[in-house]
Amino acid sequence: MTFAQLVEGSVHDAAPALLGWTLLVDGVGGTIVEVEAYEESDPASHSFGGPRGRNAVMFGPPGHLYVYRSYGLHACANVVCGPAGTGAAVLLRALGPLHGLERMRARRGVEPARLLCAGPGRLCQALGIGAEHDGAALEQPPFSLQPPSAPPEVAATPRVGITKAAERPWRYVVRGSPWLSRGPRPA
DNA sequence: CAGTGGATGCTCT
DNA sequence: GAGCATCCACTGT
Repeated sequence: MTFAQLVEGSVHDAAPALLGWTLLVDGVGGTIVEVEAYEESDPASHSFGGPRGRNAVMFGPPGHLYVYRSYGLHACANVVCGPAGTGAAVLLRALGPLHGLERMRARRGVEPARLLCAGPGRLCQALGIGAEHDGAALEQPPFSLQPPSAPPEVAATPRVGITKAAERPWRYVVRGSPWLSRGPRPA
């Protein structure tokens, strides 16, 4: 399964399948361990209600980045998924840091490795992802992706930090990973 | 540990 | 003017 094939499928298949992939930005990054799925019919999604303003990228081709600013301060990165125009995306919530740890620390400040990429805002800060990457293709530099050597064991849980449709179990994590944005780990 | 509140900017009403 | 897919520092046990 190539990355392009993966992201053009249903977001509910693509989200868990993205776990275990290694994402690098200019050589800095790690293994995806936590994601959330969003789709157009989902009241919690930025694409809810159709293409407008900032969400235009979500209705473009899959495999591109949708980057938005949260609470005025933090950038958050999504992978556009599904057939082009369907308004679905996968929010990247946590990575296991593998490469460029010193550059991550320089961007984030001195921190335990545990907190470098544990959360959508932290992950973007550590990898240097910002609004200038909104709409960028993930299969082009400075981005690179490598498939997992073996598929990780996946658990589904409710999504984090939203008020609408909060009960939908569309957060997917690598079971037992020490790098998740919040514990305790799901059973 | 858990719980609280401030920072900060963009979109939509 | 309200609300937000967040993070951090601070408080009290």
